[in-house]
Amino acid sequence: MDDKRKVNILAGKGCKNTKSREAVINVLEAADTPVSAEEIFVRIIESGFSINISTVYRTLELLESKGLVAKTMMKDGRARFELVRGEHRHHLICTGCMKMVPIDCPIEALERDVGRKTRFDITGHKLELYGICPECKEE
Amino acid sequence: MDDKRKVNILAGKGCKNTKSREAVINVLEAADTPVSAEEIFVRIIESGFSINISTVYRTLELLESKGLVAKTMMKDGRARFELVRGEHRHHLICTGCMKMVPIDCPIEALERDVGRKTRFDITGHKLELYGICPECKEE
DNA sequence: GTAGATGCAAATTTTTTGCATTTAG
DNA sequence: CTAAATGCAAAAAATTTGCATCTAC
Repeated sequence: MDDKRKVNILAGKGCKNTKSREAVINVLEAADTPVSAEEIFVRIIESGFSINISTVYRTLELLESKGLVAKTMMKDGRARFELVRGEHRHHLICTGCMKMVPIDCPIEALERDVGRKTRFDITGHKLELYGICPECKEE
Repeated sequence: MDDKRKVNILAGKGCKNTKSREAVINVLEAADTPVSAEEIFVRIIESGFSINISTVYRTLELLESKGLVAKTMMKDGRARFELVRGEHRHHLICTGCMKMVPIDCPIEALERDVGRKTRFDITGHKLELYGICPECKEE
């Protein structure tokens, strides 16, 4: 079980294994695109659990600090969160409705090159394409 | 003069040519990496001009809606703005201090491919690498 | 003269924090 | 039992908005 694994990673890092954290991780596991803190909160409440929005934020912050979750800021001013899985993901984002579609990453090679030129230690990258999705096109 | 051109584009779209807008455009012209609304505001004030922060936001919103400015959200929760120039720019961003270094774009070809697969109308993309800059490495 | 732009203050929205209380290990 | 986690309410920070006033055209 993947969520079990995540919880164990937390335990291994001196973090307690609570129902709230399990609930947040479950939502992240079930989501196939990045979700906002509010969305996570609502999905947990809808599943019959009780949780506070600040617990959601604190859990996400913890998971990000442990490298288990990636945070991205969107143009609408809200952050989105996604589990860091084996291979990372990039997204095609509809500028009409913010819907996200996963796409493959084409730019592993570039990192080494840029790192050499700029003397940065490259730790990651983000690639996003923007466009109008078929549904928004019809409107 | 480039800023003159921008102002004229505004005029051509039924927008008035004011000192505030000129000041915002001047700051954007002078910046070689994306800047926050607050930074724009401060630079205008420091240059001896008087302007209100909401005028800065309104001007940026206007410029973005006319396609003259690109807005990007950063992980620190603040948006950054940059003039849309002939060729677009991508950035290498230090996760320590948020410093940005321009890099070339390697992914024009990808857009067509993704567009065909997803039936989105691709309107643009964003590529960012993250890392630790030489200065932050020393600390 | 008039539509559009600005300043100001207040409202919104998202995220963070302090502190008293609860709970996992 | 104790450090860590949570809930709640309040604070912060970025951005937006309503409205009276001002200004470019």
